[in-house]
Amino acid sequence: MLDKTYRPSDVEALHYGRWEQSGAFAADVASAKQPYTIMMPPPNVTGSLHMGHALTFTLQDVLVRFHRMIGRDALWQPGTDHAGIATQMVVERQLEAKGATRHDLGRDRFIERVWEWKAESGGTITRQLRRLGASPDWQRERFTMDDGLSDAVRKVFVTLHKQGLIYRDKRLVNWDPKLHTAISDLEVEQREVKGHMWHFRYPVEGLADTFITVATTRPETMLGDTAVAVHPEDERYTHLVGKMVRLPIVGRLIPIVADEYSDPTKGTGAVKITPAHDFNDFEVGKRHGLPMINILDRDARLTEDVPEAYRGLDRYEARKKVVAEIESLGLLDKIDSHVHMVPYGDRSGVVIEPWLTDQWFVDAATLAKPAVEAVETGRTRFVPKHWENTYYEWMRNIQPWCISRQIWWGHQVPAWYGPDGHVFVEMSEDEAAAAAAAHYGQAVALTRDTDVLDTWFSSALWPFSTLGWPEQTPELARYYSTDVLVTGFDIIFFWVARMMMMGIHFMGDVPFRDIYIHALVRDEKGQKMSKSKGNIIDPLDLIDKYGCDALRFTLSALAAQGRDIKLAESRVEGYRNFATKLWNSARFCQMNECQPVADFDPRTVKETVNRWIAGKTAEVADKVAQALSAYRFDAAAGAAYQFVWGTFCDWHLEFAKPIFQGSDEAAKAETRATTAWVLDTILHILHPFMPFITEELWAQMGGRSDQLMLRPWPQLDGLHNPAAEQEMDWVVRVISTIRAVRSEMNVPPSAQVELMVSGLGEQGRGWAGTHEDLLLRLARLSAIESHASGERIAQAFSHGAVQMVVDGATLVMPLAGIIDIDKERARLEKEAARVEQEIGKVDRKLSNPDFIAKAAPEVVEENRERRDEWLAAKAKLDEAMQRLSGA
RNA sequence: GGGCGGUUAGCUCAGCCGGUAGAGCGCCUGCUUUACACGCAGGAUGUCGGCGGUUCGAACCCGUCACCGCCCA
Repeated sequence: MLDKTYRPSDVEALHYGRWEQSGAFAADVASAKQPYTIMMPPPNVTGSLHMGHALTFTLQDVLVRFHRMIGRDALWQPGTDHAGIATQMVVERQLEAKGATRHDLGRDRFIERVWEWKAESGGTITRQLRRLGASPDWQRERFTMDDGLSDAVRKVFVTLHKQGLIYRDKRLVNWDPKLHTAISDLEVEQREVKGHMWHFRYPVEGLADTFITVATTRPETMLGDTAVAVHPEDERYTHLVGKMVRLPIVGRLIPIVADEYSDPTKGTGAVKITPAHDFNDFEVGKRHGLPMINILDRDARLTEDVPEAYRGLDRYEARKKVVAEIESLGLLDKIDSHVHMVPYGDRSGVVIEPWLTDQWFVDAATLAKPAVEAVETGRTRFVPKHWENTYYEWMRNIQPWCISRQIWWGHQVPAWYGPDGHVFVEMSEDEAAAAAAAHYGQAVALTRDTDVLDTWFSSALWPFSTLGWPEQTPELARYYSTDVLVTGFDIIFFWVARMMMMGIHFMGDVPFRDIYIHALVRDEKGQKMSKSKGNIIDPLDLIDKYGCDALRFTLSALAAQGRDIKLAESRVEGYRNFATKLWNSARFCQMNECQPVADFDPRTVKETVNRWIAGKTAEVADKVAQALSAYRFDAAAGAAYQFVWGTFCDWHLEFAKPIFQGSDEAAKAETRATTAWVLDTILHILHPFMPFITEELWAQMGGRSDQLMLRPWPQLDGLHNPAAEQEMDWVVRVISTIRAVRSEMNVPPSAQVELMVSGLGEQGRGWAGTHEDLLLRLARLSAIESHASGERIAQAFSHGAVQMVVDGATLVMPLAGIIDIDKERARLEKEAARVEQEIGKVDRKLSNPDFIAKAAPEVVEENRERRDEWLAAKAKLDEAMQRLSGA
């Protein structure tokens, strides 16, 4: 016998262990089934499970489990990425605690240390994924630094280099002066900062008392100025273009150039140009052939290329000093408060410097073209569709992708330099040596490029590198391209776009046919969860408190397309209650001997109740499947919830009670079998969302040893039964009406009352007869007279009675001594008023000739029928009120 | 400045192809009805953001404005 409540912690680990050990998660490359593939977005190996993970992996698991059940060979490919900067920082912090730096260890030892760290601590998130019930093929788990995946990285690098799509260039990059590495545009966070706008007067050479005033938010960069720019059509400055300015403090002569970059409406209309330290100025500098003076070093301290007093100063110290000196020179025009955007490194949190260095770049613009086309032509489809705009926007304005990083943890760039700096990009040192020997005509010593590649470079290959590429494996042939990528919009740029580019370029086909973009999980007030706000909800806490299934169901039910998820704990509690409800319904089945019957065929049941619930069951199985196929997780969860609680528990089990307690053994047996079958079907339908409780009930209910998770999705054709539905709907209507009136008239639930019915057709009388036990019990009646004479009703009335109208029939409930005539009249009047309002609405439509002429005929007909029904109800209510007056 | 999304019950949100406005939570009333109080039964609550348009008919389509949120510059 089941316990009174479901205790998740008792069974979750048990079932998970069984699934995993039995190989239930495994894909089968030799299978005859159609494959279904999802690439798990690899979480950072440093990561631990947060709510965003819980959502994305729940949705992926729901899809994977569902597709397994509908007969697909599902591959959910798991793994983690090496998170270059983040991981290196973790290990460096450990060293720092011991007073050491990575330089003390040296590169090789340091990398060993990182691997050691990974072996000890890198499995956190995959362990946590197991607690979430995730069912990826763990045997195939990959890591972006695995040998195979590293081969893929080298192969891609070498190939793209030979194709001219990867190149080395001296450009401005985003330099992180704390981490001492370049980072990509995407790793830079623009933050709004309250700063100042300093206005400096630069003296124009050769014109006494003539100054040109420039405005800047970064005074210290003036030490590297190589020009002043004005707009070509700005008449205020036309006469100065071509003249020189004597740069204060430095003393350098720099030109005044005309360039459209300068905005005449902003500031003074003249801008200082520092080509080595600003992206826009860099472009201006290139257009005018200006020198680029690098005044900052890797720590963002001033270099030797500035006046002596400034050398070695930190950028902010230098700023103060520059402003002070300009002021003392009488060249400070004014200082305005100014709010502007400042770039910060998302990992280090320090202000990023545009810095001129040699880096490796990917020609992203070229790779982006076919990737854009793939979405335009629908080969890859975004769900919801509007996210394709975000994708297009980024892809059509894409910049060269800086892929080199000046850190140690990651894939080292496969490039070797000869003595003269000539570069050899090859798969291995041997191949590079061979290439160098051929180039120089003799063997030479080579030095390898010390940079490593951006982590996203290897992640971009994930959909095929995990399947064995560059080897032509059976997995690669079978599972590429994948069915769907499930992810958040925040990494459309980082990852989705790059996988599209690499997948198409190297595999000749898109990496995924659908891209389902889900929402962000926020707190219940709609705030983004963050450590600093302290509003983080830990999914593992929720699992401990309410069970994994409750959390999964909550996230699924809230995953409406195109909307963020505001997660309130009360929702999780509510779905925990749902799990308990399901549990108790199973307990009820158990108590009433509803044993699954082998080869039970729901098409053969005879009782209306059973034909009805069979039809409803088929309907919900179909609804859930349809919704999941369309990524409507909320609709799928909602339909299942509604059916289990609102139909199965609230009605079917209640209908079954009188049968179970009755004497019709055939009906009893059939209802038991049907009820057991419905419960089984429910377990199947809920399994993708609530794998644990369903697996547990599956095991407990039939003494079966097979695993629910590997069973087929219910295929229920030919069960739709409109006649049974009409009949049971009527029963529900009668019961609900009586219950409502009893409640309103304050008839105590314990009081059993007689019911007299008049105006019931032959069909209705048949129904009333068939379901008499049911009506008696659920409406708490003592007897039903389904063909009451006017006399009987009049007699009942003389003692006080309440009247109800259901369809065309009048229900009379004698309530001698209880009935309050005034209250009853008020109730009937209110009801009549509501009905009249409805009649009015329909009348207005039907009296409109345009409606009759133009609306769809079936709509007109529907309104006519509706009007007739309301009119009949109104007539009955009028009669009832008359009777009441006469009573 | 450009783009995207949102505005429906007290709260959180559904609402498909335009045709009777819904759910969960909360609230109120009653209930030891032998599966379940993590429950049962019943109930109240709406200017579908404003304005204009298309239409026989608009929460839904179009235009416009307002406010909120996000992304990009």
